[in-house]
Amino acid sequence: METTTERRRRATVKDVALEAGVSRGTVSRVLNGQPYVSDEAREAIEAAIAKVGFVPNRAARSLVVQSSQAIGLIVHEPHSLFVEDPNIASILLGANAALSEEDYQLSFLIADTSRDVERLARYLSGGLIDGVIIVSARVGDPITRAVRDLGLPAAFVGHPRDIGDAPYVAIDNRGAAREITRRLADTGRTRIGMIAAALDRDSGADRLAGFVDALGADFDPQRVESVPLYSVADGREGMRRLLERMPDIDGVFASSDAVAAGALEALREAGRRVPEDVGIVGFDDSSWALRCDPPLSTIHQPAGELGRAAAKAVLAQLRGERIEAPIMLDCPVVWRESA
Amino acid sequence: METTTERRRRATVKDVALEAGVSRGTVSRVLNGQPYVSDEAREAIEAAIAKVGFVPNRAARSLVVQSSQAIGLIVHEPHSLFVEDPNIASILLGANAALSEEDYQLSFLIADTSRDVERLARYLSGGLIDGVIIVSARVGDPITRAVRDLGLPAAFVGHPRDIGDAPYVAIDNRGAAREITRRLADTGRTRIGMIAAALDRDSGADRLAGFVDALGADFDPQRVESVPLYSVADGREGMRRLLERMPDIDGVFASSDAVAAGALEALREAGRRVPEDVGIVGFDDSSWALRCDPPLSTIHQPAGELGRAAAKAVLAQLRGERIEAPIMLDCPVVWRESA
DNA sequence: TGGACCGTTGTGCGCGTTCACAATACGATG
DNA sequence: CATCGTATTGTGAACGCGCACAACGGTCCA
Repeated sequence: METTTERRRRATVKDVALEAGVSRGTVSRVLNGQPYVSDEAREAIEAAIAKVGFVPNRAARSLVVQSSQAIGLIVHEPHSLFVEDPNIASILLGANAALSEEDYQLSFLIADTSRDVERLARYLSGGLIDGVIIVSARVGDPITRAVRDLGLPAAFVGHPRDIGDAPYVAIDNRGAAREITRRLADTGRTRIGMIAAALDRDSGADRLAGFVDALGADFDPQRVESVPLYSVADGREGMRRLLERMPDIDGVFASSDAVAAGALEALREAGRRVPEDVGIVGFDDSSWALRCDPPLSTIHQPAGELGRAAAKAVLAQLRGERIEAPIMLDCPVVWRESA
Repeated sequence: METTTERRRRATVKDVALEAGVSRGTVSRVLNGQPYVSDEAREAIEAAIAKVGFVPNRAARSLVVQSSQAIGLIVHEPHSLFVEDPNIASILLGANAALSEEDYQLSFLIADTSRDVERLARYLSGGLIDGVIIVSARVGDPITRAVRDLGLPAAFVGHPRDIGDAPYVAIDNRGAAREITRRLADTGRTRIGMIAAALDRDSGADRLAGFVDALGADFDPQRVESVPLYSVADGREGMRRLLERMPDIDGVFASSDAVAAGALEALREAGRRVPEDVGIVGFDDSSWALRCDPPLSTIHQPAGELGRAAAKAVLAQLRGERIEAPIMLDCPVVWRESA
């Protein structure tokens, strides 16, 4: 008795065929919903399947049809951020919903360490994944390269500059940033600064560009404090530095809600009232926005829809369709109390 | 030109063998690090692999070895909660780290709708997954049943009562709840209530049991307000009801940090100061704890370690080891400012 | 009665691996 | 020189499935 698992041999098509008194071919036909099967045979086979508890072996099926009915969602993100960012979970759920409708399985692949990246590349080339959705890739991301080399159908959430003509779904970060900054100005703020996070991402860079657009001639690099991540800690740090340089600041555009949450803490430390002394706006409309005190004015990012659209783009490619245009989604301003 | 993808034919073992001037068997041997292959042959094969860009086809490999080097992490959770709960992300990352060390791929499977559950069961029985980690299962969960029927190696995070002798990793929810409630009493609070969420989970039920333990003879069902989910919204609602019933309340044990965050909002609405008028403690030490104002006193739940330990338990089973005892992890009290 | 046609069914092959076994070469030992 | 063992290699089979093709029985029309 060495093995604890007595896992009985799995039933195969052959077993079903034997049980139903037909051939493997016929069983295969009912399995795949093909025509040319008599009602009699179909019923016998269905009964046999139930009786022997047959479940098709996906590996075998994959081997012959060269596909697996599973698509991967790749997030290449450091630990901390991943845990803090509620957008990712929403994207995940949106993608899952869309795939589920077409009976595809979502497999969530996370790349944390560089070792992960390597293993992931191997995994992807193993043929167990038909396509991928890539979230939050940076320019020069090794995963982007691996996916391209493999010729794997892919869709990006966001738009790193180096993905060539690969389909992507995104929002107009620049336009939205411009709009929300303008409204900050329109409500009377005159000394407006920005905490610009993640400039190595397209989203981060575009939000900064929108800020610059909005200020026009008034723009001055001194107004911008750059930090590496969309995180609370970086937001706090960025705000502290900004306060030092612009003690008379009366408006802040934080490039994400998490950053804004951190900035809010720094402002409180410094004894500034929000929104009376300083108005602040965020970006994402994530759960942070409502969690802050006061609730953040922000840009609504349709995270679930982004995931959903990306999934559909991958599915479309699998059907052989070609996707030319990027898919742009709306992201309205949500006006609350922080500015 | 019907197909857009010109995806060149993948190189196979045969191609490598041809290129290196050896047989498939020898190639397979170097691939799997087996002995009895000459240095000469090994070098030629390695060169050939690099040259033709060979990557083993996992489906084919799975078919013959009956395993896939992938293990699933299943979360059966409604939308909203999933997004709000930072513990899940930490568990995920912990599990990923442990699996990564043994070169296993983590596949995150989410079951949202009942249709998902059904598809998931099919997927699991498809043989593309060698084992599963199950998070936040309820008693009577159909996924638990499916996994047991399949005889799939599994490890649970938490301890639903109906998993038989399946291995699980958990913390002592009851003991921790008892301890933190006692300290609430020890700091002078006398009219202590509890917002008990998720009583259909072992964790929820155990936390309530710990509360009852701590109060001893003082316990009275009137002190407990039960809500369905570990969510902010339910916390708010529960606190409102509790305030109505115990207007003189001066201490609250919320059964999770998210619940505490909601309770905090309700207390603020009602004009109670924390911790002066009412002391409140949570459970989890999730990112909510520090995000609240004031920061929450709570129980530190080692989420990453839970994931890591569960992964190791699955791996051990795959090696044929038997896991008898449940794996219990420490969860110290973290004393902050909310009580 | 012969052939064409249609719905239905069975059979062999191949997908890309691994594994067990047989086969070879070579040196050491009797 | 025959024999044995050891290191290395090649060769079929098998994993479970889908697909192409051939084959069958029947109906219909000429």
